[in-house]
Amino acid sequence: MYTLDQLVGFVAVAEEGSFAGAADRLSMTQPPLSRQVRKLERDVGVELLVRHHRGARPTPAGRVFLDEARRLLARAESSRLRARSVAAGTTGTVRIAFTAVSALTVLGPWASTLTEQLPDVDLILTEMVTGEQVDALLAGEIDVGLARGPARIHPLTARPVASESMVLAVPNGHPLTRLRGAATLSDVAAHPLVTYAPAAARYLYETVAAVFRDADLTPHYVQHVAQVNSVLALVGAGLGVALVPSSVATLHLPSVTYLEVLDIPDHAVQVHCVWRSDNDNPALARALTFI
Amino acid sequence: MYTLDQLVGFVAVAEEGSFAGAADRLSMTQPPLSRQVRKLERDVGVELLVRHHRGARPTPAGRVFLDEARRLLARAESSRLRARSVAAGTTGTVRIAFTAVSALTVLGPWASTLTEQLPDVDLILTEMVTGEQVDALLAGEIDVGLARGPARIHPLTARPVASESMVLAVPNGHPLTRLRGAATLSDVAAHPLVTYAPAAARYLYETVAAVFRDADLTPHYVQHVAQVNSVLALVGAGLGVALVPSSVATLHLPSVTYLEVLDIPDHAVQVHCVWRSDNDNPALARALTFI
DNA sequence: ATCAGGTATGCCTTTTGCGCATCGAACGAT
DNA sequence: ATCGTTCGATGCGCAAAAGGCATACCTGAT
Repeated sequence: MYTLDQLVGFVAVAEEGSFAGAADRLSMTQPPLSRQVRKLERDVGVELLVRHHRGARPTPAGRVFLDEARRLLARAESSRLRARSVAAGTTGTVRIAFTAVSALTVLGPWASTLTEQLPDVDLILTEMVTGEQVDALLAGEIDVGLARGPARIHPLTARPVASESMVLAVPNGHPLTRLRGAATLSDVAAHPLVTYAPAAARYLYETVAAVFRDADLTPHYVQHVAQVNSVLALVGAGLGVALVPSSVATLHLPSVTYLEVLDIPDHAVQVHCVWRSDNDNPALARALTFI
Repeated sequence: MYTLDQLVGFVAVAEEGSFAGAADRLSMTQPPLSRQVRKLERDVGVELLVRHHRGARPTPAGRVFLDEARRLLARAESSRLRARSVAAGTTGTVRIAFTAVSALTVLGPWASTLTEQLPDVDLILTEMVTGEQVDALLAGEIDVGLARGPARIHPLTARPVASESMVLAVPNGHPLTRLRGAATLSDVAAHPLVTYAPAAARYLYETVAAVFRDADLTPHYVQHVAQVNSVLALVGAGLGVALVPSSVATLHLPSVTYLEVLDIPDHAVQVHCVWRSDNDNPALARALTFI
């Protein structure tokens, strides 16, 4: 197999039109350059240059090979740059999993920051509930998850990235609206409660359950719905009230009013960013600096 | 600049998953392979493999670089084959010039043989009169010409490739048809003669002129036409008779009859293949073996 | 015929690369 | 917890390769 240095030498001779001139350009003397090119010719098995007393000119095969050599050298150089870029994390892929809640809060701003700051990093976004995210992280199928945390399983590291309280969504004209925008959990427990499906929206389901359990209250569940949007629709239709993350209150529906709940914990809904500490994806490390 | 051998080593390690295994595959020992790969990493400026107690696995940058390396090696190999093919004349380009006469006789069979036998050789065909062909050959603009020859200018070599006589084209019912298919030059000189334009069909013009000059006859020229087809059309229209190369007689026009001319030289029309003896295009050398 | 400009060759030195022997690290088995 | 096994890394010596210098050789121009 020939050497890239031999290609450099050959290209220089072909471009300069002489061995002596090319040797000068390459900061070397002419004899080793001659030997270099001859070695290349022996390897390729073809005479690439015709030498005459006044320089050297490429043969037809040499002209074709010159083209190939230039392309090869350019490619060799760009492959180095590309590898460096991947190592620096400015090129590559980050596979991100997110939950319904995180999609509303941290995912959007983060993803738009990433596409702006790391334009050559591809993002693969998949919605998963927390448990699925943990499995996928351990299996190496995703690089990072936005989930309830912190997961305490060994190779996983978690960092809180957002927390918010919950507010009460009620239909317009509901009796609780008379409380002037502030209710308590016992008020909530007195009414039918639309809540989340344990499977598809497990985090919110468990968060709501925990809130009432801690307050020693037993709400009256009337529905289990997967999507936050669906919850609001049912509330608007008058089927009950619902606790939703505060960020959801930014969605204004004509038939739904939001009330503060006084005795709900401030950071009831938390989003953690979870990844494997032994993940060697440099694009992940880079992406984590933007969250 | 790194070495293609280093790439081979790196690819082998990445594929085998271990330095020792790769060294075995490459028929070398493990220490120099380790050093090879490390040198490559130092050159690229990136850690390509993570070594652990049970082999080595590529980093994300290493996976990307592995792809590049494989492509690079494949390209390096194919560039050798390509150069060899060009040198052997089975790949490349042959620029062929031809005259109107040669187009009817040798060009067609030769070109079809070439496209069949040398499918990777591109043919560039250009119609030129003999003088233009000589200029183009000397200027290096074409590789070979099919022309009247032989040219005696120094770097040019010529080889006769076809010769033919001329026949007389007359309109149907012309008085000369009563001669039962055989006329003489003096018969021809007694009738208006459609002949060739000296500029665009110089060879045939001069050939016809020479035929009559040698016979001490002065024909009555009535037209100077560039194309053989046009000559036949004018003959068919009754404007005169014409001498055309025998091969033209294969074109049957409803209103034209061909007569043999008894005292016309057998090899009046000759086609030579002309090229520069110092032309180093291997595809030309190859192509010349098929004419 | 000689000269000039460029390439090939001989010879020496330096550098590079390989192989052998060995060390060190890290898991698995006991 | 310790030992053993299995990797990769390292030190060393030798051989091959590559570079530089001096020079021979070739060929068109003067």
